[in-house]
Amino acid sequence: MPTSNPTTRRKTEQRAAIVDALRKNDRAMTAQELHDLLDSVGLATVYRNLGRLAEDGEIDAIRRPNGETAYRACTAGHHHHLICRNCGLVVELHDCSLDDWGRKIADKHGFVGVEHQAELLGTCEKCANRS
Amino acid sequence: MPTSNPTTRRKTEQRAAIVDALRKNDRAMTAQELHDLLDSVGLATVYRNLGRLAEDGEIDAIRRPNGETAYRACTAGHHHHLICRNCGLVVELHDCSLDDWGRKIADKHGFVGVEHQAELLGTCEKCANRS
DNA sequence: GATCTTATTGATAATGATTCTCGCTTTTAC
DNA sequence: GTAAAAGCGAGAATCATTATCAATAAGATC
Ligand SMILES: [Mn+2]
Ligand SMILES: [Mn+2]
Ligand SMILES: [Zn+2]
Ligand SMILES: [Zn+2]
Repeated sequence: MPTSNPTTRRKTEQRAAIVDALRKNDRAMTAQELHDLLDSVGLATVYRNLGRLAEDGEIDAIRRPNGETAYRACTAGHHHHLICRNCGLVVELHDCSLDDWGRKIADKHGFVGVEHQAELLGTCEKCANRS
Repeated sequence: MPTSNPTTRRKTEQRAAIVDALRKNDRAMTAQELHDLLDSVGLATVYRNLGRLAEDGEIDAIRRPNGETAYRACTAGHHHHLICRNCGLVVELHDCSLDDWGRKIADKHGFVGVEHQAELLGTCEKCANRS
């Protein structure tokens, strides 16, 4: 078995820089983008911290259509995303009415432990106005 | 610019074999899985045809949590998927009540051209019964 | 403050899915 | 039949992500 997974998290300026960069941005950012921005932080470190922060629920992972994973410093609690497919702007949607929908369908088909995943893709006002 | 993209599609036994394999399976399959199954069809050919078939709307692409893309011969029309996270069984959900939800939220935030994407992940009856 | 333990870092190699190359084969129109 | 072009496939190339591992630094203990 590999080295046991530490439960304690130390404070490092690298992680602080990553969280800070995410907090200052409305868009979701990939590890590569963050590494370009914070050229003092190694690429592997960016990946590691993004993974852990997402694991700890401190940031959200967003899968882009091309397969890359981007991350965003969202507020707490279950929510969904409305994403501009042009500029990447992300709006958090905290009013989720999909639990009923999922539960009903799950029951009908005999599924248990169902969770839903949903996103809205569109063009934001700013991007639409300069087309 | 690269070679212009052909609009005409020729009939080949490779593509037929791929579609046939998908039609015979309730689960979604990756290119690798299909290549293992149909060892007479080259891997690049599997990828090429899956991409085109999805482009043409003849099959559905399903993104797995780990990032791989799997494909399934679904019936026509807009629908969502209820997927067993253990055995991969896929149930098509053709009763979609999410358009209203999406449109309403889009309007509220000034987004246009919004489309939704949603999936349900759970454990199917069969898998739940033998835990 | 010195010292020790070990989480963390980062340059680099490795992985793995997907895409590209390019010469050969097959489909299909004439 | 012939020929133009789509399709094929073995292998090389991409590219995002992960694994290595020696060096560093955070936090605990004295
Ligand atoms: Mn929800
Ligand atoms: Mn729908
Ligand atoms: Zn925008
Ligand atoms: Zn199942």
